Amino acid sequence: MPYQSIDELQKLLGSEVFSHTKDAKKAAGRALGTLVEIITYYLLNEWNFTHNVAIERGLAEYGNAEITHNVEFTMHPVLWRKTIDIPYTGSLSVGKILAAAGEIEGNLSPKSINLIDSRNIVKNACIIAENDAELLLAYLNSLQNNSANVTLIKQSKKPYAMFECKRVGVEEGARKGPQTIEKAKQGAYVAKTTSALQKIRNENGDIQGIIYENGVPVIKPYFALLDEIINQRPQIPDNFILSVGIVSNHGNWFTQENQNKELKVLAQSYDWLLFLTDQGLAQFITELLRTPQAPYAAVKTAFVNSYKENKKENIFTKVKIDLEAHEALKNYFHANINQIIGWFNVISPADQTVCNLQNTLQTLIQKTDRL
DNA sequence: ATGTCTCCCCTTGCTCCGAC
DNA sequence: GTCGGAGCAAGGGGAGACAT
Repeated sequence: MPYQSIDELQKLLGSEVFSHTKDAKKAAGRALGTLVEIITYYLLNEWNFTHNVAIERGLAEYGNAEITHNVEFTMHPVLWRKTIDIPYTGSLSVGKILAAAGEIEGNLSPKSINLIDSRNIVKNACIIAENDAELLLAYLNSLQNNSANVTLIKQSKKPYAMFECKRVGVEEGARKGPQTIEKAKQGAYVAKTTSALQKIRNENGDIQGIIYENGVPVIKPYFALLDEIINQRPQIPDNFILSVGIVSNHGNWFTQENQNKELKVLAQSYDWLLFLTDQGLAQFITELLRTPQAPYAAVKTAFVNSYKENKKENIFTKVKIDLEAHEALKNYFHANINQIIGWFNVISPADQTVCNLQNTLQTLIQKTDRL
């Protein structure tokens, strides 16, 4: 497909979709950040990991729970699972779901929201109830013949992995993006303060990992210790958090060989840093938002309706999305998954692939689910 | 004079939650 | 159910300090 620079596409979206805003490029950039989040969520969905995912939860700092940080996605142990069919009469409230589900242990306090509302807006990773230690989530599998197929999941509130998505554009008139903006430091701070496995440097400048076990500090080369924890031990340590950063174009960080300061800050802070290429984001925008083929037209409709002048609400986000667009996105990711994996470069760890990350997450799921 | 680095802050937008 | 405010974080822009 013809490749356009993402900066050109951002300006194009600015004139096509955001012309009514005070600052069209800024608004388009803001929307591109949402797209990176959506791409990440539907990639996790295609990998069948979404039953472990919660969205925008406060992640506590390790050993300092009074400070929390909202991160895009966290992955949690699944403690219980049940799939049910519920008669569908135009919307699906928590009350209807819980009534259909029967008795659920745990003294959970229900929320008052809809998994699907009357205008067919569905919520991803929809939290329908919670208690001190657990979340109860509902996932819509399918909706047909006036019947909704829904999976109920009980997750532990304690995550073992987190994902952060970030995008920085190029200032109009500038040739390069800014360096060492606070956003990188903000991401780095969260990545470095939330896990029981902490990073330190030794006198030679090598990154070491330190983790306290029964009050005793264990220090080893970081990536060896990380591999030991994930692949060799039978259990994942309490409060261990694998951090994954997914960043989009910055204007001047092109490849693994050409890192600027900001990318280095991020690369040494996250356990995994993935770079969503301009080509990948451009393909997503072209094939789904600007000139989609018929099966994916609902994605464009949801996007345009979400950003048109005087619109009431956004129905194209990682949490709240038009049902038809949701189904179309699932189908697009399923049909194109091999190509989509190619949208990402692995910046760190060195010599790793996206499939290795998928395998790592799968291993964590197998070791932490309690089914 | 020009460009780079950094900090500060703006507008926009999302989610949650309580009042009505 | 809806509305609006609080809290937070996104992308972006302005401007001062400094280097070249």
